[in-house]
Amino acid sequence: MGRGRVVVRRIENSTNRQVTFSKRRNGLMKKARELGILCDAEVGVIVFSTTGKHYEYATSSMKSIIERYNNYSMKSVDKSQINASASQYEDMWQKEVIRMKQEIKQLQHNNRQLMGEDLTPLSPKDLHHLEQLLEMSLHRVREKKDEILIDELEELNRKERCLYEENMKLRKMISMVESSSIARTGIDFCVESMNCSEVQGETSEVAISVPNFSLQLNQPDSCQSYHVRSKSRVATQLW
Amino acid sequence: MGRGRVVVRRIENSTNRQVTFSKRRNGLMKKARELGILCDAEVGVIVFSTTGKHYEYATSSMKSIIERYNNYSMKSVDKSQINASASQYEDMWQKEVIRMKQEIKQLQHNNRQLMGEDLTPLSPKDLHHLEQLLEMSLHRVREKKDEILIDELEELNRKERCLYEENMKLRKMISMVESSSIARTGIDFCVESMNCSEVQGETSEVAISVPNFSLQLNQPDSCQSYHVRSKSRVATQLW
DNA sequence: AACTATTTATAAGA
DNA sequence: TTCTTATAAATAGTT
Repeated sequence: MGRGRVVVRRIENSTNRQVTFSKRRNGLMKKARELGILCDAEVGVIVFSTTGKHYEYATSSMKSIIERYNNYSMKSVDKSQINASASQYEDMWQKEVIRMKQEIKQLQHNNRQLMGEDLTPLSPKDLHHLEQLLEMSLHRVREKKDEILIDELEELNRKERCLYEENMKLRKMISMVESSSIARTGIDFCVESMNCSEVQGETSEVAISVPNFSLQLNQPDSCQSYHVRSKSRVATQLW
Repeated sequence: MGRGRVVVRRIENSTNRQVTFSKRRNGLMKKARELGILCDAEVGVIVFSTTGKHYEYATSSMKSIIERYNNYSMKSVDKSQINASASQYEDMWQKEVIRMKQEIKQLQHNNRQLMGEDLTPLSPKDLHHLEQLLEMSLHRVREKKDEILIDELEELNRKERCLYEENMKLRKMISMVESSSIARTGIDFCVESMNCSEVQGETSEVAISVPNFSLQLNQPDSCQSYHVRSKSRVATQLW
């Protein structure tokens, strides 16, 4: 990968080595991450540079990976020794581990079948049962999703109504201000005082939501239901 | 790197996942080795597959890398306690049990969500993903069921033809026997010899399967929508 | 840090 | 599992 064939041998030029280290280290970490995600594996990578810096990647946490590693390497080496030197407690733990392993295996098997894998050993009757289970499950999931979406929709509708009402209030005020400003002076004072007195109550939500509302106004459909007059431009400009 | 763009997401197809795991694991190990040699670095890689197998690569030894790592990460606090409290092995078993408990918890949680339970903490996006997963799963289950039923149907059809042909033969023979028995003697001998030579082979299975066949025929839907694939399956497994 | 010409890795298919 | 092949990805050398 690159402009020349790579001979796998220590790079003598220090700068090149440094650069290559940086590039390839990133590459390695990326690969490790992908392996973990794509294949649902637990991966840990530790790298020490010549200069002593250390880098790491772990799907879960390096601590847990090292612990798991220690357990496995211990088991593969010491199986004979265990029988020789096992204490009562050790034996208990061991049995528990064996039991849990089976439980995990069973759960994984269930999981896989729920995901439509490893179906070969199943009879048509089993498959029918699984099918019904999945249909029920799918139904529940869809129901939940709809429920959430509908709730959100209602919430948005509510907000929209709020905003609309507020908008109307604001327009009224503005038209009042405009009409009075022709005859008199002191516009600035009037506007400020109104903002403070009547609107303040709902301002916190409004301040965030209004831009969305004005966006809505720009959409042709939404204009019909709102009585938008030429003066509305004045209102949006204010924001 | 391959014939399609890679989306970094868990590969759902179990076989593909397995194959990719094997390939990419090798790739990762190779990269780790090259990084170690080219850049004179110390590299350690640990990988656990979903099935629990573990793989490793280390430039020096995993033990020394882990030790060095522990020094750097300063998490070696526990090390003294291990020897103090329990025996080393006991402690390892215990830790494994704790880890497995978490794994079981996780698997149970997955299982429940696959069965449409405990959906409350999920976002609409999560729910959508789960929905798609279940749809895929359901599709696979149905496909499998259909496949089995079709195979079964074909098998039974075959048997029916066999039986029918056999039946015809037998009738012929009987009529021959009857017509000749009027003129001569020796009927018993003829009938018995025929049973042994041509029919015996399939008799045992036939007796069981025929009733099922008539049952299947009573189901109206089962024939129409299937694209019949001819994979022979052992009929006795199913019933 | 970018840029590419190449090599390398690998997904899909057999 | 292993081989092949088309193609994506990584990266060596360069700017």
